[in-house]
Amino acid sequence: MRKRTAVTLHKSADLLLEKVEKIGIMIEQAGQAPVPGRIVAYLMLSEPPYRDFYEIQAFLKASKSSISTALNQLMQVGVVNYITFSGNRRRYFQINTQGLTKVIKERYRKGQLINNMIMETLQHRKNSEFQRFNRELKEVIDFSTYIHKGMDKLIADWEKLHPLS
Amino acid sequence: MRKRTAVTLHKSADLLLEKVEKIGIMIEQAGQAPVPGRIVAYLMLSEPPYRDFYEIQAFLKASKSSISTALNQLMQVGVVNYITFSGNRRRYFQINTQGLTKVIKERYRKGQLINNMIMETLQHRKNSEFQRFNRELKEVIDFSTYIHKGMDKLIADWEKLHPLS
DNA sequence: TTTTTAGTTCTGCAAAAAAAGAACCATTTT
DNA sequence: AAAATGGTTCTTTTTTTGCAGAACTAAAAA
Repeated sequence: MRKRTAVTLHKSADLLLEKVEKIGIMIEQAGQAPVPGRIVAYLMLSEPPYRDFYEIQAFLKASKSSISTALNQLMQVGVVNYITFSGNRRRYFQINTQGLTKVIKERYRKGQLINNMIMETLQHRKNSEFQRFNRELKEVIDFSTYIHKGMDKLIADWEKLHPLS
Repeated sequence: MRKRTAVTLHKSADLLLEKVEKIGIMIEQAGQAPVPGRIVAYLMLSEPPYRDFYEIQAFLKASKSSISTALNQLMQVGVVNYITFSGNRRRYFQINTQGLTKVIKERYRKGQLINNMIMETLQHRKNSEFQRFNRELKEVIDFSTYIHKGMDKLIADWEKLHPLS
């Protein structure tokens, strides 16, 4: 009986760790370093969805400095938050879903940068002999501009419908 | 007279180099290493818009190995291409605008990955005590799904209007 | 057949990024 | 007032990435 419980607990903690790794890698691929990625993954999956500094550190087996730096960075970006409970000095970190939504929006908006870049090149090439290439570049810009404008509208429409997010 | 021409030439090559650096940095920020970024920038700005291996190397003052590796990588990704001229053994590298458009599309589509990730976490949390957090995650997914679907439609509509790009 | 050309591939090094360690500091608790 | 807590900050170590150098290769030219 005791053994079985222990095994079960072990198995589920292990499973959680595996999931944290997996989701963590996805977050890495979105441009975060491993430790911040794992922190976000852990906070997303954890029950309860808030954890204090030492719980996070113990779960991820990372150093205090890494955890501290990562948490502060994530709070800076806006995807992590904390809550407190009175009579308790620790801060409980959690995912800030509003911040997450904002980050997703920003990511989409970044497409505009490529657009600007190609426009600059086309400006530079305006007297080029190679108008065929210029026309092709123009097409890329047209597509990219179309997408970008469409997306801004999508976001604006959403915001109209969902005022506070 | 000779001096002035030399100065003029020098100045314009210099200006080009400056622009290549600037555009190159923009491309770096989209996730490329410096040398590949500069190659793309150079091919975008260059007149003619195609250059052989040694021209690229000379312009960027990088090693053959860096240029070779970077060009192959860029061809792999699809943003660079080459053409040949008969009676000439060299390959002339150029921007593949179709490939570039495709890469831009793919980038936008990658938003879906975040979406999938959050869906997985929500699946994991389905029996959670903390339904408030689950609802918040659901909202993030709803937004992200909305954007993603909207974008797929934008792309599909564009493709209907522009069959071959 | 030898040499040249147009790259490629492998090894190593330097710079940058990520993480760890440890000293430190402000509150809080004892 | 002393010790403990909950971190932070600075320095060092480790890992990863990007690039260069040089030896190499397949095809073409001489």
